[in-house]
Amino acid sequence: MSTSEPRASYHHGDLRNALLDAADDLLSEGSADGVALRAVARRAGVSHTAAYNHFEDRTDLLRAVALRAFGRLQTDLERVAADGASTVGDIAAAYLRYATGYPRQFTLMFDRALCRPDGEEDELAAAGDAASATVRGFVAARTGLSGEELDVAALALWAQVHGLATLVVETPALKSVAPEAAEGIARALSAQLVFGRP
Amino acid sequence: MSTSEPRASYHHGDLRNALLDAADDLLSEGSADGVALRAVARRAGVSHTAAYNHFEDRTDLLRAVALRAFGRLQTDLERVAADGASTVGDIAAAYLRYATGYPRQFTLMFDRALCRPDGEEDELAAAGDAASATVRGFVAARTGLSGEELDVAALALWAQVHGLATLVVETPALKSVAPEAAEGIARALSAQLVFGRP
DNA sequence: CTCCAATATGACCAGTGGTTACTTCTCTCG
DNA sequence: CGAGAGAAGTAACCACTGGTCATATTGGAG
Repeated sequence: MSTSEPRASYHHGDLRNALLDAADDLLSEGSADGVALRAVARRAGVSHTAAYNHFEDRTDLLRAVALRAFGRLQTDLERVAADGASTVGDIAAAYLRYATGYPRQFTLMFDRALCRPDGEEDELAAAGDAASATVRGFVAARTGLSGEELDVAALALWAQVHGLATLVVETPALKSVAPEAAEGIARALSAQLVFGRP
Repeated sequence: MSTSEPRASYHHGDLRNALLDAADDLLSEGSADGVALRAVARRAGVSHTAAYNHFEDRTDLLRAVALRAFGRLQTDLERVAADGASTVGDIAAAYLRYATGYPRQFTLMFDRALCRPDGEEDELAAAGDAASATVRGFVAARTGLSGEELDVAALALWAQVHGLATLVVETPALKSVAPEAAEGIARALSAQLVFGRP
């Protein structure tokens, strides 16, 4: 995925994507704060100032990486939702699979520091809303709930699955569970949810 | 909480705690990566190298801050657990209250980067286990479950509450909910849990 | 009272995010 | 076709960070 041949011409051609790829690779390889803007540029075979032609900021770069990652999660979730036979356990498992498959990207996606300040329109927030809406639609289709009952049920599911994912990804106690096991746990946990008011 | 009088003597007396206080303050004031070791030392009125007499590392310092924060959460949870009349909703609300009250400390507590590498004994992991055990004991006492059923039920609750907390603290979509509202949501969500196999 | 170990210091290093002034190229338009 | 404007690159510089080293200060044990 990373292109490292020394390019022939002065101009790169598609530096923006090359930088995103490089950042993604570095993220997969090492720690999140190892993704230095300069290291990314170096890996793309370019001086670090070149990056500023495509991103405002290091934060802006990371935000773009997170956005891409959100897109991948979104398509995963939508694939599950599109299958009419899929269950709540299935979507929970898909979420977990993504988180354990791309742990650093997952944490990056929910890094508060990447949000745009103040009330500016935030692509990351929009991506989060889209994912949330997918889960919500899924719950609506399977349970027939609507209105506030649906809100509570969908948030209950999302929170549980997201919580399990972050615990598995971040916490030593749960970090050792194998990815497949994590999916199984996700199914078991979501089975503990009852949708609709008790 | 932060002591800033220029000290009279060469030796500080209780620099370790002063550094922890300073770091905690900086954490409360600004972004997490603004907690530079040098900035902490500066605030404590000491040269940055002095900090290395009390902490191995910047990571070690942050780990100690996180450990302290874990201790506070633990006492909060235990207070709730000690009250025999408290419900699952109560402990969920307490967890949420802590997370919204000390958001940056909360994220720091679950920062993977702070874990000791490899299989070294990790105080942070132990603190996490202690919190988890408290929740587990709480669920056992209220539901009478045990064994694997208890494991699943306790993890279901913890994951849900933890997930809601991280979403509220990190996600733009939910960041705007007022802390009190968040506690209410926590109660509503935990009411969607049924303990024991369906 | 003396000496030692703990504690604090300043000088230094490599690496980072970011800005500025400058160069190189591509591509549009007369 | 062949300027020349503007996009896309570069190198030099800044303030800052984490970290190490040799050195200075000091409280307290003997």
